[in-house]
Amino acid sequence: MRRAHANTKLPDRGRRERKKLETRDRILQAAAHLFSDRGFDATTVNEIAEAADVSRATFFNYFPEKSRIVAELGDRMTRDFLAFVSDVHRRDLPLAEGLREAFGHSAEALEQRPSLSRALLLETVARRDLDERTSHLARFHAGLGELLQAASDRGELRDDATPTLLAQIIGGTYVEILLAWMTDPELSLAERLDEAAQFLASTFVR
Amino acid sequence: MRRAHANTKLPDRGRRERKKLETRDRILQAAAHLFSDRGFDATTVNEIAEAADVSRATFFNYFPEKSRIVAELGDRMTRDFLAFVSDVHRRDLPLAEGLREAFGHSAEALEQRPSLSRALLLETVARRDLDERTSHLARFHAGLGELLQAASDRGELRDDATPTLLAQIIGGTYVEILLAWMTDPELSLAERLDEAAQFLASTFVR
DNA sequence: TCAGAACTTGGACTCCGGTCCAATCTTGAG
DNA sequence: CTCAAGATTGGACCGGAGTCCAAGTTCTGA
Repeated sequence: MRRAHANTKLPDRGRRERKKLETRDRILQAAAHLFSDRGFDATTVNEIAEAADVSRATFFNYFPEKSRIVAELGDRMTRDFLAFVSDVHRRDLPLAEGLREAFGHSAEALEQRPSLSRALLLETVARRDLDERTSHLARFHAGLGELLQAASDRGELRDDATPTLLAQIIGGTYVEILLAWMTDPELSLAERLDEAAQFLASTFVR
Repeated sequence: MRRAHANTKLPDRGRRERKKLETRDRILQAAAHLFSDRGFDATTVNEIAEAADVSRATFFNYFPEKSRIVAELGDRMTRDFLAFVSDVHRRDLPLAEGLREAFGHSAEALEQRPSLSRALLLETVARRDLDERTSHLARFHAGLGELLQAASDRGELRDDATPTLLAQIIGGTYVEILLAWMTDPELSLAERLDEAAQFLASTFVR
């Protein structure tokens, strides 16, 4: 069965497009493994290309800079987090619950693949490129903003705190705990985050 | 008048030592200016050496890596901050006052030389090198810890929060506000920090 | 089936951070 | 004044990121 002769441009040109996605993904996965083994700096583009079974030139075709890879991986994490937050939001939980669930979800994802997470966090949370860092941050904050706005609409919050400040407090604390976990993977990320979520929520509620 | 013929080794061997310090400082200053103009990555070691009027080789004599410069500059900022905190501590102010003063002092220092501060913050607060990032963090937290401990001793704090968590909340919020300021230098750092300090202190007090 | 578009590849090239070293200049001390 | 220890220098060298391009391969649409 042939595709209808649409004169509308097909965004998916079949096998071609599919292969591109596959290749892109292979590179990402290969890089993720290498980064989590040896770290970002100690992994060369050649090695990534090798592991993904493409040429160096092709690598740069997909990712104009090595660091774009890590940006993309970080993006995926953030997307996942935001999707979860949206879900929490939809369920209209009290702030305390919502925050705990969101943090808990995040902790779970991070603890699943600690070494990869650590590599990623170093390159996203502690990312040196300011623009990426903040666009990332902005999306994260937007997610938190949803929760806070909802809580505010329900009249849960103290009046003396702006949503912006609250988002900064929550976001900052989150990052700080992640950093602590990175340096001492012994301590349970989930516990720390949960403790923080509870405490924070309790201080914001009127 | 000659120096006594001490067989104890003199740590300061006169002009030699002094010149070294001067050179070190010249390099630091030159780098600071260049970083704040063009950013860290866009500044080459050659340019720094040139501006400091030393050879490339000498540069590497003083700073084995380009990034060590920024670490040192960051260190100086932190030292200054900690000294101030110690002072606050000595005056035994209530937490709210102490925090506001400390944040205020910091804001002042940062806003004095915004472009340099931004360059520095990118490389220290948002530093990619985990070890440096956290040793830095640790000292910062130690400083906050002083304040918190004192407040705790005076019985000012809620009992349900550990000092560690409080330090993480305060530190995280601080960093987050700095980042916001970096992306939008229009907004007043001092105001934001002050607002945050007041709010945070008020939530921690029993 | 086939032409052309889209993708891949190897290889040459530039730039920068970082290392090494032998030659030279500066300084402290007898 | 002398000279050895210490500091500075230029220049050669390496490895990795990123650019460019011409030639080869794979896919699509007709």
